[in-house]
Amino acid sequence: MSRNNAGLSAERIITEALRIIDGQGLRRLTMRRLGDALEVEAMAVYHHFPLGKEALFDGIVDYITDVSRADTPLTPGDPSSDASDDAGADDADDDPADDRPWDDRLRAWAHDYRARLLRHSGALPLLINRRPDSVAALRALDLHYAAFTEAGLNGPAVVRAGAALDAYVTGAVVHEVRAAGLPGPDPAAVDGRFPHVAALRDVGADHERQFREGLDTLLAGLTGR
Amino acid sequence: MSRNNAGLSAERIITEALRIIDGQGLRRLTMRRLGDALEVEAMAVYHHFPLGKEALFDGIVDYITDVSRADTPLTPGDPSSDASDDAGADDADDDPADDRPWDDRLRAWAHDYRARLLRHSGALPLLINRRPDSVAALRALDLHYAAFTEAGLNGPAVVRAGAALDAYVTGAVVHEVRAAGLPGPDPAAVDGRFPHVAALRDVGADHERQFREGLDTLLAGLTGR
DNA sequence: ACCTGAACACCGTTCAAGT
DNA sequence: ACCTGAACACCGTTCAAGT
Repeated sequence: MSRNNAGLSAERIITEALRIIDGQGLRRLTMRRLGDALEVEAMAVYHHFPLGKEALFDGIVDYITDVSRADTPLTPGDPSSDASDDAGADDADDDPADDRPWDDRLRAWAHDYRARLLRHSGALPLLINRRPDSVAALRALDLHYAAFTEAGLNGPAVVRAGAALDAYVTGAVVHEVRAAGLPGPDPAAVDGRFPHVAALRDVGADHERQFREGLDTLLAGLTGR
Repeated sequence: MSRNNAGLSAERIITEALRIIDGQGLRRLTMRRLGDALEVEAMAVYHHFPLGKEALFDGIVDYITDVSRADTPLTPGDPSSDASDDAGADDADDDPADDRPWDDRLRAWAHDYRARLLRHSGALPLLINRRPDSVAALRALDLHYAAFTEAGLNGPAVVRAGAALDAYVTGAVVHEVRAAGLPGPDPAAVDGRFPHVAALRDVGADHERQFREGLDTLLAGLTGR
């Protein structure tokens, strides 16, 4: 057995990095730990990401952003090193020329994207200060612009609508993730000072449903009602 | 001159940490660098934040979240060590019982909060996975719930409206910060593949105006129209 | 081309010690 | 109570070397 040529690839590295983020959190994603998980020396990663960890982060964000790529949820039992997923990667359906109405296309994107952000919510901090100029991001933006144009909007209104849609999904996910910790016993300080919060403390929230309804309202509001 | 008792305080530490974040970025905020900026040994910070850097991050997020506290923009010229801001800190106006109509109160909060997030956009990644259960966050939530109740909403609708408002501001800011890098020469890959993006590439965006209009639309949509 | 192993500068945090 | 200084385990990254 040669100790070289461990079958590393950018795809496999990103997938493993995401598994660590999902399972242990972003702070625990370390080049050395990532190497261990890939059964390789940490420095081997630099051969596929010469610009280092920041470039790896870019790759991770791209991976999550790319709705055309199948996403791997956190697998509890790990079949590990037996790499049966070698060829896989850029099978992007090759654009089957989606013929659904514009609003269905936008809804489908929004729900897919939300699901991916929630599944990898530990990577959310990475998303924030990375510019959305990857191919995956541009593909999504083009999809949005095409749909809103089809809906009858003109130039600046299309751009505004695209911005609003992106902001909506991101904002909803961030809110949901932040609130996720709260249902516990008590926010500690709900004494007499915050009566309205105390009164509404046990009102459950159906995030899924709220997202869907909010999205419908937004789309209606953006394209004349 | 005693080298002890350097006049350190949680407030001063947080302020200095924010200055580093705003000026150099979150990654450059280091306990040692923070110590240097405070003209103190790095380990002195641990006396005010015994739980370490994570607790400091909590403090930073609280500071930004607390709209009732005056915010310090990034000062170019630095009057430095001459601490003339000793007493300052928890002067929160002591609740002057805001008597403006509910929507004006919400608009004021939203614009203030947005401005703070934009001013300290480098700290946005910290906001994301911290639970909004600080006193400052609960005060804001109580303000929202009170306003929406005054607007005529009932139980679950109030909670939904509060969630939507928070998500809106966060989402808008994150979108704006992400897009901030883009107006440059070219997103690199606007060849023939993304015709709609290419066509709308030079449509400028007035974020301030768009935020205001979107907020108005949201408030109208949330409270019967 | 792909990976290893030692090395370097730096990091968060602990702890005993000073005043 | 408040801060220092040395120490420890760990980190990202470089570089020469192996195959």
